[in-house]
Amino acid sequence: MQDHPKKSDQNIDFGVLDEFLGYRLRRAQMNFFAKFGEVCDDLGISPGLFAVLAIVDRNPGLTQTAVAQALGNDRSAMVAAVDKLEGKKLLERRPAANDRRSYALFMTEEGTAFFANAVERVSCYENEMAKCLESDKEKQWLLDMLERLAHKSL
Amino acid sequence: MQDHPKKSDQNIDFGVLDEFLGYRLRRAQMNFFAKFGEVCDDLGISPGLFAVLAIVDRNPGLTQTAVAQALGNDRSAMVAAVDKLEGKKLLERRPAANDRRSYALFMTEEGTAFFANAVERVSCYENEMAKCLESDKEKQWLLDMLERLAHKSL
DNA sequence: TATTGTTATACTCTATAACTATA
DNA sequence: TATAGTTATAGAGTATAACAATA
Repeated sequence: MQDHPKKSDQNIDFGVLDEFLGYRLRRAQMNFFAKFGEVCDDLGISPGLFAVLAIVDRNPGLTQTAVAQALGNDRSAMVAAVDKLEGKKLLERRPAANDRRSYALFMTEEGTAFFANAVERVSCYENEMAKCLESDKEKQWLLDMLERLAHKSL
Repeated sequence: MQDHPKKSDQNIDFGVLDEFLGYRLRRAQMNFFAKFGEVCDDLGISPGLFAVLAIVDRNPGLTQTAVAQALGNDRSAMVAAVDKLEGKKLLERRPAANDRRSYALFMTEEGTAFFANAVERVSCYENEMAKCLESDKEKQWLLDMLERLAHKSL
C-alpha cells in the first residue's frame, strides 16, 4: 500500500468550513469541554452542573425554573441536574416562602467550598487556554464578541 | 405574589461564567446551531452532516475513517452519518481501489447541487450573524483565534 | 387559566468494545 | 499484528407533552 501518497490529516481541504464561525465555534468549544473533563474528572461534575452551581452560588434562593431560564435550557432538564447536585450535598431545595409550588435553591457549606475549589481548577485551565490571546484586552474583546454572537437573532 | 421584586432574567449574576471562554463559547455555539436548524430545517441535515458533505465535496475519494479524523469524531459515528447521506442520494460509497476493507466517498451530482444550495443558505445566515463584527478583518481575527483555541493543549 | 416541579419519553450526539474481513 | 467498516450498546444532553399541586 501507499504507492500513491494518500491525503492525510495535514492536507485536507476544509472548504467553506474554514470560513464558517459556526464550525470554528464548535471545534473550539469541544476542546474546552474536553479540557474541562480532564481537569474536573474526579470532581464528578460536567460543565452543565458547574454552570448551575455558579448561578446558585451568586443568586441564592432562585427557583429551578429561573436557573433554567438563565442558562437557556428547559426546566425539565433541571430536575436531574438538581437531583445530582443535591445527592452530592452541594446544594439543597428549600420550600419557597411565597409559593408552595416551587423550591428555592441554596448552596450548602460543603457546596460552597466544593465550588470554590472547582472554580480554581477551571480558572487555571482557562488561563492556560487564554495564552492563545495576546493580551487581557484581547480576551475581553473576545468575550464581548461571543456574548453578542450568543444573542444575535436573524 | 410579587410584593417583593423577584430576581428576573435581567439582573441575574453570572459570576465567573461571565469571564470563562468555555461558557461563552458554548452559548455562542448553541445559538449558531439553533439558527442552522431554522435555516436548514426542510433540508433534513444537521451541522454534523453538513460538515461531512463539506469534506467529501472538497476531498473526493476519502475513506470514512479519514473524514472522521478530519472532523475530530469517532469512525463508528460515521456509519450512521454516511448511511443517511447515501440514503438521501447525496453521496455514495465506492469500493476503494487499493484496499478492499475500505470505501471511498464521492458526492453524487444531486449531492453537489444540494450542497451548493445548502452552502448558500448557511453563508447567508453566517453573514447575518457576522454583522456583530466590525469588519471583515475582525472576523478573520476571530476565526484565527477560534482555530488556535480549538487546538490548544494544556 | 397559568405556572412549578415532575415524569415519561424520545431523539441526537458521542464514545467504547467487540466482531469480520482484509492488510 | 494492525486497520476499515460495522454493530451493539450505553451515556450525556436536550426537548416535548402531560400530570398534580398550586397560583
